[in-house]
Amino acid sequence: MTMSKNNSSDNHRDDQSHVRRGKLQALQQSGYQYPNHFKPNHYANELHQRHEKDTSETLDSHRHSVQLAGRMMTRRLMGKASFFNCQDATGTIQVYVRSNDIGQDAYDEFKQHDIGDIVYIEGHLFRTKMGELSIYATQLTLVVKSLHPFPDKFHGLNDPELRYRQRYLDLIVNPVVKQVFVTRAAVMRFIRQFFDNRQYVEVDTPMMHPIPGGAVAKPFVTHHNALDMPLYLRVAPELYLKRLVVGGMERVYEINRCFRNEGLSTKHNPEFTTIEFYQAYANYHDLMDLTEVLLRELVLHIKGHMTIDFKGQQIGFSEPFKRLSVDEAILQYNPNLKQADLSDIVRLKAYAHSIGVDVTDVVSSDLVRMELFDKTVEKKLIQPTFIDTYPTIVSPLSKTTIDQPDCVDRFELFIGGMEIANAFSELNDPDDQAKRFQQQVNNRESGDEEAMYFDQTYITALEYGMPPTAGEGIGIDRLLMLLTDQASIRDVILFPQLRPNTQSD
RNA sequence: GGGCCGUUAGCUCAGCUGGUAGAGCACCGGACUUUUAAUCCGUUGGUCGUGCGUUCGAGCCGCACACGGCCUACCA
Repeated sequence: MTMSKNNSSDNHRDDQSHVRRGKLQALQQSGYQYPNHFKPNHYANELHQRHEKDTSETLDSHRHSVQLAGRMMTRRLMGKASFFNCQDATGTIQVYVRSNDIGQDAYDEFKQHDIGDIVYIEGHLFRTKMGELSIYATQLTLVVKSLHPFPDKFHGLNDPELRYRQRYLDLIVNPVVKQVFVTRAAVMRFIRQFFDNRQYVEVDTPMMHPIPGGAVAKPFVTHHNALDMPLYLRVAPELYLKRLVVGGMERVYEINRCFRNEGLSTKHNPEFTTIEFYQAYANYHDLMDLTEVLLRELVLHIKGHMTIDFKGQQIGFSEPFKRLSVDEAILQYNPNLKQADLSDIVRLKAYAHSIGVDVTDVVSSDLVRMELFDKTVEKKLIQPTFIDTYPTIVSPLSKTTIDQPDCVDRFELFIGGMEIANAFSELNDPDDQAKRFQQQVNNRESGDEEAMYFDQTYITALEYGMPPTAGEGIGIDRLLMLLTDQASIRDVILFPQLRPNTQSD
């Protein structure tokens, strides 16, 4: 850390950071050296839980001795005795400090401490007049001086920009934030267990791809100096995971980041976390069933019941998930459309135009239907809903439905108006896959920046023979949004992408 | 990328019709030995996001830019 920031505040005697630095200097002059020998052996929440039922008399007679360390958050100084709240990794516990008990010098020193300082406390438990479990301090030591003023003790930190840029402050003063990320860890752990229990092997495949593939998306490009070649941050692990299936790893999964060089929104961060999993000798119907079991068990495990509240709506997981084809969904949410209209591009386009959906450059009825689906159906699919029977043209890695070459064995799962999962029976006909890649290359040449590249090494792998396989990707961040009722993906990602700001950080 | 909104003290926010900025918390000083948004008394603290313009005069009006939020577009 440089001192530059402090220089500008030297002019102001009472600048809070300056005052705190002055206190630190005084401490250092009397020998303070950022000590690291304190060993707290209790946590705030553990104490609250263990002694929830203990009365004042019980606590006084047992005199439970405790050692605790944490951040001093609110202080109530009353002359020769004080209370403050000490916040550690688990929660907050109140501490009572009396000059009689810790000594006048130590008490004077305590009065110099500031909100945000990290302290070590020894003492014993007691209950206050108001009945609050607290620590009666017999010793109190400053461990780390905090050099910046803290956010308002009551209003906290509201400004989203500050919350994301200084997430550590957000975590300190907004308890729900920490809860979201603890839940995130629990979700990851549960999902791993779920697949481990089903004989899946967790693998790590490259994050840097010589040929970006596995999804229709714009990649980030970087350059490897020693190899002198471009590398692409992966948009999906799909093609590598399927190589592993070819190699005989018949059940694999990977939980990791994907990167897409596209717009940001409440549902999109440039890097996001997915689980992708592949299972040989399974088809997309098997994965629908598996997904339903996974989500039902996950919701139960995380929430303790089968319902979640998301943006004021109740979403239920106990009933079987709805299953609709793309066309059925379009008809259901567009009552003015008839079945016969769906294959008539002129009537489709006229209808799209009439409801303000721009399809002027769209050339096939399949694509118009997907556009209509995206614009009129997706955000209305609040309850868990599987959508299947996707057109082949938008699914270059999916197996076509037998005897129906225009559509593929694929589904997507929508919950809370968001796409949560995408799955299909994998295309394992290498010649068909080569044709689909070629189509993507043609799209790219006619200006589609998101179209896929031709990946001959993947075709070669398929030529060795991939067992019939079904694969699926689930967006972990969006799942977290649902489980923690957060409206923005930035609130389930610790450090969401922001533009750099010269003022803070 | 487009539209709308926001940016005022460390934090949370007021600021009227254009007339040199206020509150609460925090901070600093004082009182106070069971408080808990502690209380009481007295202070301190501002390049009003940045720049240009209009005006006798701009936190307020206009333009440009920066950052953020929401909606939209694309994806998961």
